[in-house]
Amino acid sequence: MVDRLAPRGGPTIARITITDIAREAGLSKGAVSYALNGQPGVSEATRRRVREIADRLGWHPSQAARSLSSSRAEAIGLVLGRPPRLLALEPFYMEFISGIESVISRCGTALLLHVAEKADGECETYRRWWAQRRVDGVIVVDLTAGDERVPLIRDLQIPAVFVGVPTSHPDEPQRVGGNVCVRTDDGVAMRDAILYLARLGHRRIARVAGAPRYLHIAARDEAFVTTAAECGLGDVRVVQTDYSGEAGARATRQLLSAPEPPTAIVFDNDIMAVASLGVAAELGFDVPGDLSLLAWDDSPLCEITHPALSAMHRDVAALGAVAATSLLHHIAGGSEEVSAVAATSLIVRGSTGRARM
Amino acid sequence: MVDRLAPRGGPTIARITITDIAREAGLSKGAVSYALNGQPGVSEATRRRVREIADRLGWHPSQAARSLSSSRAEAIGLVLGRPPRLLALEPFYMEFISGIESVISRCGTALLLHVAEKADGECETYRRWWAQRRVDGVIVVDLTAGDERVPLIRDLQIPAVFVGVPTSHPDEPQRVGGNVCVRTDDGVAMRDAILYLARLGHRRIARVAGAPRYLHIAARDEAFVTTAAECGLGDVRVVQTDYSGEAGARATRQLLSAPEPPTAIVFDNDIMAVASLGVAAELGFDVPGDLSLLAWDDSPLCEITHPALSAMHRDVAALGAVAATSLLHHIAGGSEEVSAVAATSLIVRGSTGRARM
DNA sequence: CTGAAAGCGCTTACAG
DNA sequence: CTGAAAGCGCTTACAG
Repeated sequence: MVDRLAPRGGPTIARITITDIAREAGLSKGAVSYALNGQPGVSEATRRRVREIADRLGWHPSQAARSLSSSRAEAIGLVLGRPPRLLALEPFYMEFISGIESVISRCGTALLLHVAEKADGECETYRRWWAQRRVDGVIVVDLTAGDERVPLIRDLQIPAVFVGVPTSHPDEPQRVGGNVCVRTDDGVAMRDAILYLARLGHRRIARVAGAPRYLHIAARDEAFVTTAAECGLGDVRVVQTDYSGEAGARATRQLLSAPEPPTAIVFDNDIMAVASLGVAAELGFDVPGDLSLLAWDDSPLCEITHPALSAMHRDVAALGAVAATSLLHHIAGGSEEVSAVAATSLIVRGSTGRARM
Repeated sequence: MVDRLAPRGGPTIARITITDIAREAGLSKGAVSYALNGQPGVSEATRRRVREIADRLGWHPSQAARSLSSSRAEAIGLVLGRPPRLLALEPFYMEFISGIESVISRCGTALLLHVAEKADGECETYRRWWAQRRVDGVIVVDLTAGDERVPLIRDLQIPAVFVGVPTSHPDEPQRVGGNVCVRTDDGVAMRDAILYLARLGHRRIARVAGAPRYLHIAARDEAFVTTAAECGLGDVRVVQTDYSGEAGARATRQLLSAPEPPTAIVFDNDIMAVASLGVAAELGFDVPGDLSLLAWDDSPLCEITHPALSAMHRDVAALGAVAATSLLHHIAGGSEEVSAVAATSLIVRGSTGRARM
């Protein structure tokens, strides 16, 4: 075995290659490759022997060589185009990633993660990753109306899975360029939330929302208005925020200071709902006596406040797992299809109750 | 240009290679490579012409080919070996990642992320990544006493940066196999915290802690005890937890139910401190009148509670950036060195005050 | 300053 | 069932 020089001058362990295995087994490299990859053309006995030699020598395929000849990176990409502070605060992203991981790590596929600082950095990353064939496909989250990533990915023909296309947009599958979608049920869930509050007697329900340019937020907005109308609720207010606790507190203060304050508020994350608890107390509103609060995307944080926060809950890790499974399937040439919806359910805790008559 | 067949049967855009550029420019592939990589051996005029043709053709190097010949993956790896739920809840990890990203994305290096479900999965991942040359180096966090990753990485000779080796362990640099360390000042910071509370007149200070097997937690534990003794504080209690809000609440309840409850509690994360607020209120302790609470690793969550939580703050993104810079330097063959400490500072908010006499 | 060639470590038709 | 060979798209000594 030749001892090559390490880049930094010291001796290093020479890489074991299929050439070493072939020599040891008295076979050609081709035969070894077939044996190792479970391809036909090798006897079972030979295959076993090769496997055993490979294990003994501690062989692992060079990803670069494998990728170069097979045109497969065996990696998928995820770009997160939100401010780092938001990413850190929302449990969603890490939970989603762990769901992806649980699927892809099983089959030796790696995850490339990029946190895009600038908005256009995201498209640039897709472009570069694909041009360099660093990834075999991508998972796209936080879709917006007229999302520029959609035509880019279509034109580049990157296998992709779009996550969070709400079911209330029946024309979405076309809009995402024939690629796979993992839909979410934001509209349906919002309807459930409003019906629940209406049943408790609430007539003035407000919503402290995220940016409506995101499709899933728009779906919630729409369902909020529609369902409120359906229930005959007149006073429907939506306050837009940047998801920060501060913005949530400000929105709550504004809503509760109005002449006819709402008796229930639905938030688009957990932090804002927590912040609103403090504001409510400060302004003398008893929760849930005077005011019901409902958080969205339940998290352990919702369990530790006083009162604990009722919240809309979904299995985000499962959502990530479904997205990864769909993408792997898509990359492998599976037919394009829309995956099942991840169901959101209402968890009732102490922050919601009957409206005071 | 030959139109190759796509894996799934449809026509695809043929990849632009340096062969195309060479043909277009009337040069050899070698000359093109030199021109594109800024190597000497090509005239400035030629270099410019080649660059221009490459841009016009939309050429990007194949990462696989480049890696195969240069033995550089142009990627670094990060394995997170904590339960997904914890990873999602602690802003630390995503902030740390965004700090890494801010450095590596600048030079075209990618980040491979793995969320290890099982403990030994972490070592297996390092082993595989390195054997496949998927990464040029790794960043290691959450070091423990007798960490099995340390000898593994030393034996495999993986370039690595170990983050969070506390400065109170002066023998650590040796223990991490001559690799680069980014140290943290957990011991010093704990000392600052205790001195601050002691100056406010607190004599019974308790600590609601994470697992002491982590070096940074052990450093806090040690400094906690040492500084308390130095200040002549007798009653020093430490309750271990799993970082969950529930555990924090339980620990607080236990501490406050004792015959002589502490007048100040220091927590190892923000969630537990938030949970303790509720418990304190429930048990009739006024914060900060009867009880001072101090969170560790400040986060926006600490700002929105009532009262807002005083907390130990550090720039986690900067920590990630330093780690990434050190690793890139290390990979490039820079001399091994211990990087600067990331300083932790005390942010005083409403949850800490003078001890009631 | 430039060209022709070998090599990185695999995969994959193509002959035997 | 197996071997010899070409090829993936780069980089890098080595000649000219």
